Amino acid sequence: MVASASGVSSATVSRVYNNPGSVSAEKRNAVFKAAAKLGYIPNKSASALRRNGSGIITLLEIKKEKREYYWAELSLFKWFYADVLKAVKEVTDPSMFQLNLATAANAEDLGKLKGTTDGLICFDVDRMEEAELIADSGLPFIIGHHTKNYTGFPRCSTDNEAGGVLQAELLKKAGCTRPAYITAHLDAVEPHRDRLNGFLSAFGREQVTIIETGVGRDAGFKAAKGIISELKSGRIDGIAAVNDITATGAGYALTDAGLKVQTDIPLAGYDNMPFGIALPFSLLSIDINPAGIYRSAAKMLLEELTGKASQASRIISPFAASNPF
Amino acid sequence: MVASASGVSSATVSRVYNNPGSVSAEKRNAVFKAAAKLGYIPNKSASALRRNGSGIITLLEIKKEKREYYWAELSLFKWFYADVLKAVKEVTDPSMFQLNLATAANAEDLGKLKGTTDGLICFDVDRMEEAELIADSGLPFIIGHHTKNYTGFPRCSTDNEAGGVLQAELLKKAGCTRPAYITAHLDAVEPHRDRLNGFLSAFGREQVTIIETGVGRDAGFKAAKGIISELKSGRIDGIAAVNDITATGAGYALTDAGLKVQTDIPLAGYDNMPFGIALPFSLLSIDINPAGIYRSAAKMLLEELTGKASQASRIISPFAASNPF
DNA sequence: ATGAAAGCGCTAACAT
DNA sequence: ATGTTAGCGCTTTCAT
Repeated sequence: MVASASGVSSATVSRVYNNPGSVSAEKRNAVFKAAAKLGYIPNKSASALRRNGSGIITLLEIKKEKREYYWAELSLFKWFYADVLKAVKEVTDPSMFQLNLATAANAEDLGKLKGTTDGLICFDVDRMEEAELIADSGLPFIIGHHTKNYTGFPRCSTDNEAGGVLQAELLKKAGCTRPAYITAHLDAVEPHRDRLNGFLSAFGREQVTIIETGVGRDAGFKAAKGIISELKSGRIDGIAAVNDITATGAGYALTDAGLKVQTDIPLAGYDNMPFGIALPFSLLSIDINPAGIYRSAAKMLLEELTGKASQASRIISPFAASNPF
Repeated sequence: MVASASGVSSATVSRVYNNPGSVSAEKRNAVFKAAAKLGYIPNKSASALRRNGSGIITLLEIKKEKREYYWAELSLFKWFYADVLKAVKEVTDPSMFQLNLATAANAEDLGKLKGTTDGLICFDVDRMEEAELIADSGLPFIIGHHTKNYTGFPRCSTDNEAGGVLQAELLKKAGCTRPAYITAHLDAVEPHRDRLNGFLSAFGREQVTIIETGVGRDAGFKAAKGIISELKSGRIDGIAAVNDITATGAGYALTDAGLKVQTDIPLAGYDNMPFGIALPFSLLSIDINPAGIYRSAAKMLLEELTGKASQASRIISPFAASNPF
């Protein structure tokens, strides 16, 4: 209908939507005008069918086998995922691709996706084996977001080291010069190492008291409890933690000891979790910008699928949380 | 390929997947066997194209215009949405329909969905005008979840009144007989009314001190502050709030006054929000079972779209939160 | 730069 | 209960 209304062939209409440059401006405009008049929206199913692909891009959640520490076991994880989802949709909606969501834990799960999807945006890849598993699927893919060091894979990564620096700056701005840093699982969890390294580079290793006991509220509580006297003497004058929940525990320990969070002792977490509304104190934090990361990832995948040149990797900077809790 | 491998026609293969009952068990099994062997997965695009529909079901988030109180403005809302999404996907994945996500605030937004989707699962409908707007779109739909009283619309609802009763029972079990109930916006927000009514019916209206000042942490704090002397005297011996965040504020007020939450004064919220991990006390709560609600809604819509008989409405019971915070 | 035409995998109407 | 067949809307070769 659009073709006849604009006096061109259906092939030209198709070209207008898929490769506008190959059609003369004159005909292109005629097509757009007719399309607008008729309320024409290209049919994604037909497109996919003819392209002989599924017409579907999958946002793949990589399910982790039981491991020592994994944040997605927190129900709060869902909040993060929802942000990512929205960002990816922003990119896929105007494209010829429909967005699918899936979870996979192993090669078998990935195999099932084979005929069903044209490409993968892989959420929360943080082990080399996962990256390899995905690559082995044979499907086009982009991995995110703790993937900065996975050279050789198309990826979109957060810069945890930069985040550690930002965290340090947050404390410095509050007047801190000799902070404690609470973390854990440094061997197993690369992002934890990166964050710490960034933090140390900004403060100078000698200024920082590293407390490597555990993550979570209770661990944070204990860690801070253990340095109350140093905090009171001023030997330590601020606390950073590898994530918000650990920082929260530290906050309770401070409160318990009669120290006012932020006022007496600046306290910074990481992740910019949304439970601030329920907390009895505010928290400084770092936002890894999940939406930015996966928006980029989606764009990269789309470029690859449509044959446009695309960069192999991209690093997205985190930012200091602008909404104090 | 499946057709020839199993010695039937392609039409029969199609029937096996869309209307298994109309095919003899013998041929049906032959088809399944061949399909498994060949790793056959029906092509949703082709199906949709031929069906002359989009092959897409949309989970529609109803965006509210600025209003006095709306919980989805909380970032915690995303946690809830992620649960719903997962439940709906469980139902749509094995179907011939692909799941889409969209947001709409008005008739224009809905109009844009017209050619793009075959049916709507409408998330978080809580005004009659919204229900009417959706019905006017002409698309098949199911509305959820504060929709119990919207007779005349296909819907899947939570029972807020039953939730109020459950909340009361939670307090009773903790020994409470004369609770305070903190709420607000009773005129504008029907679910708030329903919850209160359920609560009152379980306790008896005379036993309950209703505090209608506001919702949110600060409002909860103030409300509880105002009854500290009654709590200490035993005139009031428990607190319920219309939601968890308000309850949290009340919890801080109790703590502030030297009263131990749950131990001295049982405290119940509503919604089973996931920030318990960060709180310095536990909270009783009611879970409206969002996954259950929208799983049902998706099934109902699918039944309608595929011409199977379907019930017009369904009420899903909430449950007392099994994971104390 | 543009058109003609084939065909992607499926479903539904029709025939048996 | 099952097969035959047309055609959904689009993309892509192949011509021109």
